[in-house]
Amino acid sequence: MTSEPNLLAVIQRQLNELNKSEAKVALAILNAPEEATRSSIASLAASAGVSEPSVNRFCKRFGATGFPDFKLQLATSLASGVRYVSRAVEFSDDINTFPTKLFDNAINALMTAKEELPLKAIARAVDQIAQARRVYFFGLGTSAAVARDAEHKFFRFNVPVFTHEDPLMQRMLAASAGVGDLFFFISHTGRTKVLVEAAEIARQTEATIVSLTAEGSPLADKSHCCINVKVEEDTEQYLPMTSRLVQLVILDVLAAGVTLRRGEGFTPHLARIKDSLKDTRFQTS
Amino acid sequence: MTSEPNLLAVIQRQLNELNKSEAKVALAILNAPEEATRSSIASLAASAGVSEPSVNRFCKRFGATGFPDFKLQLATSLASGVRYVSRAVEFSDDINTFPTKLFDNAINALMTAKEELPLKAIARAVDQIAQARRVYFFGLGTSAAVARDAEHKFFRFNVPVFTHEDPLMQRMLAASAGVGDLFFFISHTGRTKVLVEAAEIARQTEATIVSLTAEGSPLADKSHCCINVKVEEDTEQYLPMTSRLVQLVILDVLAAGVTLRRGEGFTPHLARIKDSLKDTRFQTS
DNA sequence: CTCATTATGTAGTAAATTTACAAATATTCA
DNA sequence: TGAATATTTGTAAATTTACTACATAATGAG
Repeated sequence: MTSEPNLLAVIQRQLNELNKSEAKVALAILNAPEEATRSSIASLAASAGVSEPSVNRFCKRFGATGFPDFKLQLATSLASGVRYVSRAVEFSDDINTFPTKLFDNAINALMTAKEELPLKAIARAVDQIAQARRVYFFGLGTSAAVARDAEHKFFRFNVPVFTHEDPLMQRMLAASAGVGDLFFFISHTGRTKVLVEAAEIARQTEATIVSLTAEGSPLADKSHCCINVKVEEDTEQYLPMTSRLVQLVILDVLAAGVTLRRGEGFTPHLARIKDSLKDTRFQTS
Repeated sequence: MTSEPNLLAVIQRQLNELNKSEAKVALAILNAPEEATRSSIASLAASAGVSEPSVNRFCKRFGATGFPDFKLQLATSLASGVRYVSRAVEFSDDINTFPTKLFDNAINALMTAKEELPLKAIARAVDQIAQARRVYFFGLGTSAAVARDAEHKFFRFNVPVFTHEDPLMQRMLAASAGVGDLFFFISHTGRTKVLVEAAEIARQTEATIVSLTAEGSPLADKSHCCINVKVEEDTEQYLPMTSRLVQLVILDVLAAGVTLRRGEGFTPHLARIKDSLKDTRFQTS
């Protein structure tokens, strides 16, 4: 059953080709679609001013097996039609509205990213990380926090992992790199000069350069492998950067990829790391 | 009727609190949600191995007026994009499946959190942050990265902001606190000993203590204001912590709240901060 | 105007859902 | 432990809902 992307539009379009009573049904539904999904065939027939079988015939005409099936398709269509949209926070907002907006924006960013995941690049990055002898995560500003998060995740793979927020350290480490070193650059814009310069320096060595950044940016150009994160329009000035959430999840994906690559025999190692924290916590009462 | 954004997640979460037969129904639905939306109460009852009224009671327990209404909500929920509940990554997964799973888990976590936002606590925390003379963000491990992110966000409010990952620094700073100081503790479990101890030390001063952590945890107990983040079941061992994403967005919410509190006259200040970065970037070609 | 065709409604039937109640199971407290 | 009580679950009947077959009404062509 391939349900229509937008059933209401289809109904609207065929309006003139319908019989009198079918048209009445159509109008009743178009007027109050949500209500239609909740009503019985009898009440819909009443509100359209026709008989019940007319409603039933109407449903079959639009590809449904019957009235319940039609309602289902309608509900599905309505739900998927109401897409999340970036909604800016305004000064007229209050505690009941702006938290929801921010969550919606975050969810929206992840949903969008999920649909356009650059799987090839991800697979390649997993390969390269799995083979690396040493991994550096470099970011600045907000991306430094993302890099820190990555460090907390990737050290589990028995590969030395480093993070530095200091651009000078980043430059010097880049300059002294060699075969087996992997530099993972994280940047929202991909245009931050000092970071791009560090990438350039690293590029002149034998090291591998992977970046998580905007497509076509200077940083992307310097990389052996670039995982593109779509940059949202910067229209709303004071919205928090949802891109960093996407970056975090993509790093989760990379870590999961490396774990799978290591194979099932690797799980005891992970379990040991987890267990090592037990004594640092108060036990559940 | 406010239909659930993600009904499956709600069902999943309440699994342990259900009766035997209700749990059977829940599992049947979680196993084949799409099918459930198309089947009659009789066939669903049969495939769950329970009686029809049990299915009906199950539906009512989840806020539906009856079985048809439940199916409708389920269909709506499925259509809205995120189809699956906490799905563990397995060693049989490949590049086409596990990235989607991880994104779904992340989206799911945010949607769930959005539904149960502790607005009162958030409003209070905004008040307290807005009034603070100095703010410390303390976290350890993954939460240290979250604290770092918070630092990058809150310094904009003209209030000195500090982060420290070092437990000893955290203790000493806590001990030397006074009126106007605000300690913001971030912890997934709320049970990490050294962090709870730091909170306890801070509590003995005149400082305000806000925490972003699990409800009822030792850390929550030490706080003047606790923003609860539901802790997901730790069933799947090697799933990444989605709670940190929720924490980040909640910190975004707090920052937005403080911005709104500062009022419209504050925007030039924010704009100046933003502009200050311009020269650090390569211009768009 | 009549016949053929299509459209619509009526009434009966089958199916699905819900309710009321009784049996079975679990829980509490002596 | 065992009786008393509460909770859970299923049975069966009632009710609601949807569908089918058929009859009537409307429309259009010749």
